[in-house]
Amino acid sequence: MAQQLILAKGYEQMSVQDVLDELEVSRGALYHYFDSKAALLDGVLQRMVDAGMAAVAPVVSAPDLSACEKLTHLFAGLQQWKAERRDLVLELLRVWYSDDNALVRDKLRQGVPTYLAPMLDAIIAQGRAEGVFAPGAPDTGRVMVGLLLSAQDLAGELYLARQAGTIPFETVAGSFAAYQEAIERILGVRAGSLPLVDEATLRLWFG
Amino acid sequence: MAQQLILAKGYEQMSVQDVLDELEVSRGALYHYFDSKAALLDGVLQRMVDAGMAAVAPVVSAPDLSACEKLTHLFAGLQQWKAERRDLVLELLRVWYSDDNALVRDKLRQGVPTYLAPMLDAIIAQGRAEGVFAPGAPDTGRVMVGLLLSAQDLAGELYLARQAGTIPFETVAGSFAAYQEAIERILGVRAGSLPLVDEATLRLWFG
DNA sequence: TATTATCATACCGACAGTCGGTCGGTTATT
DNA sequence: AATAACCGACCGACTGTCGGTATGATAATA
Repeated sequence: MAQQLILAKGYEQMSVQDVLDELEVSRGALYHYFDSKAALLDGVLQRMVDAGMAAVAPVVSAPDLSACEKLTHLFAGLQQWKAERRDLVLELLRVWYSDDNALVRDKLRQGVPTYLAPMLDAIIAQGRAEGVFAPGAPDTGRVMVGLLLSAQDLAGELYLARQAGTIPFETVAGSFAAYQEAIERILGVRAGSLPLVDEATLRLWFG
Repeated sequence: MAQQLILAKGYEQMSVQDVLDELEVSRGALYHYFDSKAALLDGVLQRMVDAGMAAVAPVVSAPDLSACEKLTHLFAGLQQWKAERRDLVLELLRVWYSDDNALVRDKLRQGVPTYLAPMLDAIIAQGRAEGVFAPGAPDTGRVMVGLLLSAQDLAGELYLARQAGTIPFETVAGSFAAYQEAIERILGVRAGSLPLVDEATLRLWFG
């Protein structure tokens, strides 16, 4: 699929001709189905978002999990997914954060909250009903998505800095601790009760 | 300057020829000073960041302001700046959030934390020393920048949705309230003590 | 039913037009 | 004289277009 190409070369560097060669279709055929290169990107991103949503949905709607457990599962699930594909993720890292991929990142940054915020809102509402989370604004889900995306950005930055040897492991741990602390305080739970990243995962990437 | 052109047309839509025509310089002259179109963008963004930094710095280092006052001034200052340039901001809004400007947004999103996070860290440290903010991780500044950028994204979205008439004023107010609540909880201050946007400003843009 | 005409859809690839960037040459400055 | 500043014709690469063809379904006709 074109998905692989975008991930392999970065959106801007990927020419339409590359796609044609890879898929072995003619120029006319592709432009028959997609109005433009950008429309092709939209299609690919829609697939990505749908896949992510499908992966996350079961955890959110699990009837026998507490809100705390759901959040922990969510965080752990994301990290497990990446850990299992470590080589792929590392290869992607370089192109994903390149200038040639800014539009892709940007579109995801706008698309992710649309489906993730309502899910988090549901979990937060459940936690408040359980009396575990402190009461508060109903739109806290969006705030948390913002925090998670911000943490994700930082993770990429820190990984590169750590590889370059410009920062010690402790700096990385401290940065993630700040995010964890923020999330816990926003939800009003005890410090340390919502582990964002476990020590092992941290060591895996930043050790 | 090229700054106006980027803001007027969006980075991708702005051709190098446009810049040449506007500045009345030759192609050779421009490429004598800038390695590429992207380097030109970097130069413009550096100017932007420097200007923002210079505007914010005095508030942060003011010796006779409490941490709370500094944060309030910061928030209010940003909003005042935009309110005074309302027409300009509105004109910019359309092109700023266009796909042709994704790289610009992205680069700023990466550049802003670099200088803003340390400033916020300083304010937060001061607040903790004053005993007003709760103790916590030393890297909280970065977390707050993430929240503020996220809020900024949301503001743009909400403005467009409000113009389209798809959401009522109360939804907007609720969204911002969630961000304010989050910031207050992260810093450990009383609810309502760190107003993010005042009612008048909210009415100005979303009324 | 058998045959032809008509039309829409899927698809092809040469081509146009635009863009970012280069390079040999010219002018100004020290 | 030597270096920096500057010029603009030109290059290769790119996206999107457009006239045309193949195919199959449907309708009209004998």
